[in-house]
Amino acid sequence: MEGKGMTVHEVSKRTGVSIRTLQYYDRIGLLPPAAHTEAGYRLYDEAALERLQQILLFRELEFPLREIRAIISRPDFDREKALAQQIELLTLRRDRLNGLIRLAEELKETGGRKLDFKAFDTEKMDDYARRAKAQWGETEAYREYEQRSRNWTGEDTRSIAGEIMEIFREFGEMKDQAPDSPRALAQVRKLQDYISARMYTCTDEILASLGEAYGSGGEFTKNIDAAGGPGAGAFAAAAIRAYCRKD
Amino acid sequence: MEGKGMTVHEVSKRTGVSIRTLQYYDRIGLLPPAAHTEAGYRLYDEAALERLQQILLFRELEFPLREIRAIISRPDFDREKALAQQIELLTLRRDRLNGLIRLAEELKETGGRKLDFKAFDTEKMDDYARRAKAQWGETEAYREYEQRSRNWTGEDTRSIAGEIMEIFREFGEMKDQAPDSPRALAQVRKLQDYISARMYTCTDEILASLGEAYGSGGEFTKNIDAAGGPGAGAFAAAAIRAYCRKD
DNA sequence: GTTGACCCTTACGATGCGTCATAGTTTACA
DNA sequence: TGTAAACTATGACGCATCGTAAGGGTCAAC
Repeated sequence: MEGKGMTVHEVSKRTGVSIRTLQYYDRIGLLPPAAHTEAGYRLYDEAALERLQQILLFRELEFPLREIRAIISRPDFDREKALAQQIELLTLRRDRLNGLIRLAEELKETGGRKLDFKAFDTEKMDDYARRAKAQWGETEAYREYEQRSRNWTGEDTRSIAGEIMEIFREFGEMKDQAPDSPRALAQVRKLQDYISARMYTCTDEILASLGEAYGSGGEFTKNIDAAGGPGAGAFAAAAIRAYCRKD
Repeated sequence: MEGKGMTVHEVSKRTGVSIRTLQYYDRIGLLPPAAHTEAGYRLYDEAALERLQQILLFRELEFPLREIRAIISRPDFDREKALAQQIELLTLRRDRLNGLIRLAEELKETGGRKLDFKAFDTEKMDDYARRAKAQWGETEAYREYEQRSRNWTGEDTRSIAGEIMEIFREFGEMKDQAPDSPRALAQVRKLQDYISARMYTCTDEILASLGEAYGSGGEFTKNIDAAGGPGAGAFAAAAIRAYCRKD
């Protein structure tokens, strides 16, 4: 049953997230299912569960869902950095709770005549959260992306993801040619144009750093290889390097 | 400035609660100000701040505001019991956060290949919260009260509180007479009828236990004495005892 | 082929405020 | 004494995040 993907019901049982929530997360493009049956049933795979886990961590910290979507969908999402920040934020929260517990205990003992509102304060948390968000959104391109993606539906994100995967599939098809062959360079330009058209203005500089990520052997490489076959990520990276060097 | 009551702005600065929130809490009858200026400005006193503190503790635990209102407005609200439960709930929350922190750390170290949704689970918390709420709402009269008060506005609660205080004021006026004098007994009946009409069906049994609370020297006594003069609470308690014994 | 357990979409509702808009009030100071 | 600045009020609208119900397909089993 896991080989073919889990239905909403199964995901709900495994994760505790309600079916309605899964449907909603699909609609807003936060967690699109891996596939659909012919009848339109949503089917989720393990990767979706990982993504859901990430989402839940952000949600725990009361990030708006749209921001979560923007953060974890960005082309250079750094999971480890995000986790480090989440740990920090969760810890601040725990400490604040400890303060509240202490306050409640004092109130209980003294009969409640004490007034203290500092314990409720969320300044430190908010501060850190603001700084963290600032880090994620520090580039101009990303702010542009956030703006543009504000009103996207699940359909939008899904179609964009599909188009990009298609581009990578095409990279895979030409991976026996030279990375600086005209066809490969044209394909790089196609990628750049598509990103600029649908996501954010993709300068050569940004393109170069995307290329880095694609060839680094991490998740990006994995995903691209899944679409274009083994080596597609490395090939795309090489083509992008060539494109940025000479064109 | 505290002698005459604080404005929304001052309360907001002292507590961190926004002005808009204070206005809203007034509108829904959760935190009515102690007084108003002629121009209609809200004026809060220290007692209101204590109530606000209580409210914030409940809110921290994500109790719906209407429930908070129902709980802390009920005629036999036990602050100490509430605090004990809040401590317990806050502790459960803290422990859950610790679990999430541990999960995030593992994810960070292992590269995120682990799937664990038990850490997000809120079952224990919800369980305890449900039991706690059950305790607060365990009597038939209270459930009725909750039902009836669902759609009250701030105006409703304020007018009811005012009417009841008026009744206690009248108790205070007759406190040099015997507690079983016809006037006093009639006044008790007036109280019982008013509560039955506007809050919940006030049986003799409930009335008797309310009388206990009024004469116990606690907050109720204090509040009643504030309306009817020193000794008004004790007098009302005695009258209620007389009424329940013979009528 | 019917039952029962699933699934879909659409639409409406509720909570807890933020955010104007519009207008009256109070305070400080020139 | 006037007036600007800072405060207050109410009311309307908006918003995120789902719950809930309505109305209706899908699928496995018996």
